[in-house]
Amino acid sequence: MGRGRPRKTDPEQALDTAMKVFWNKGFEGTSMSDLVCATGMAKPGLYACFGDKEALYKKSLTRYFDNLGTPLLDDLEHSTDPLPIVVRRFLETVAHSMLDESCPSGCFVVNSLIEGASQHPALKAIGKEYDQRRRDVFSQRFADAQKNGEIPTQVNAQALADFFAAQSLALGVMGRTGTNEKELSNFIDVALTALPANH
Amino acid sequence: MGRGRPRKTDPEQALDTAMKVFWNKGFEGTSMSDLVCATGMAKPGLYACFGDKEALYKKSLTRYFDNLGTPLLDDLEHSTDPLPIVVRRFLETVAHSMLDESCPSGCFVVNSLIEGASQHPALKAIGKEYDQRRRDVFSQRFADAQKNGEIPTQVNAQALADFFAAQSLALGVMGRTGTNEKELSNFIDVALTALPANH
DNA sequence: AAATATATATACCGAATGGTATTTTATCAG
DNA sequence: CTGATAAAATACCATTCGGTATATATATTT
Repeated sequence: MGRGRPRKTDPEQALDTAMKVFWNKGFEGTSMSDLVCATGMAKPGLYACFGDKEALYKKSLTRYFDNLGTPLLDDLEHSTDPLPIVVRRFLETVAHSMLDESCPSGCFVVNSLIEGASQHPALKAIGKEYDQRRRDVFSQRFADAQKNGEIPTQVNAQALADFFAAQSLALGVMGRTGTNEKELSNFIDVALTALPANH
Repeated sequence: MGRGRPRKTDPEQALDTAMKVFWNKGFEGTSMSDLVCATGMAKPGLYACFGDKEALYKKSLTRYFDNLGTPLLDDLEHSTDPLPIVVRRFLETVAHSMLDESCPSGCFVVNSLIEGASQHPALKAIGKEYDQRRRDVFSQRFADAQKNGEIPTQVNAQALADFFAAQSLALGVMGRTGTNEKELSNFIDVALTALPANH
């Protein structure tokens, strides 16, 4: 086993905790003291494990996306379900995560895009990377759908993909302000009427 | 005229400037020193004119909404144009304000909702008030439209109104991340396909 | 010109910030 | 038991924060 004094807190668990704090309170709104209290790790321990505050924020956002974003995008990319089914599942999963009782703080990526836009180019950059990844998967899936005849050839598949990708931005803001489940559900129902069926 | 030493800076102009700084950098991201530099007013002058930082932020957000939000909602409420025309105009005006070169910082209300959600209940409250006002006007306009036969009786007018009101949230996030004019335009085109015509 | 009123400029305050150096404690290897 | 190692705990640092007290400058009023 290790040679020195044993860890009081598992770093992976500390990162999960830090993620929720940053997610909820933002970068500027979170102090290192907040993180010390929440994680149980002492301040020098945090710096030794994760680097400075910005590095810890980046790792938190990456953890968030690995947990929630990547599985969502994998399903969107690889599921053989019909397009309306898979798009609905995507939006409903996003909406469901907005109601997560353990951290009802909207979408961490959206929060990062908003807060990092002006002052923290590094944070904006990583947020935009994840935002772009989502958009790319939507674009690819909708282009395939048009080739497969799931949507009519005369519609602009790229615009349609961008539209549905952007709906998760609206859901993110709504989730942050406490919109309830029924309203989120209605929102998704209306959004899906913009998806043209091929018949 | 006034009795003492004349003002170096017009408070109204200072408020306009402070609004743009808060809009761009957020509440936590803006220091009083930033505001001193931007407005040209000395720090005690800012406190004498506007109160503390939170009061100045509130006045800035109010100024923003009076300038941009209120005229938009007035048009939505009172215009006799057909519903698709007036909804399109609403969204296009929002999109246009996202491209404003003087302050391309998204929507100040959306930014406030995101940032204020966790730490600053007072800021969240005023943001939600404006958000609610927008939703109320949409609801009323769509309810009227359904009575007037502009939209079919069998659709859920309330859900439709909430959906279009929420599209400005998505536009706000897109505007903050630098989405270009063509993408915003395509987004609006797709969104409007969710508005059922009555024929 | 003297007194008054109002705004500016400067200096300052305690508290909190991000970050680090130092000391103490707990484990394992010999 | 002893010495080495690694983490924890504490104290500390310079800077910046929001906010204010004090002093100075510029105008009007009498």
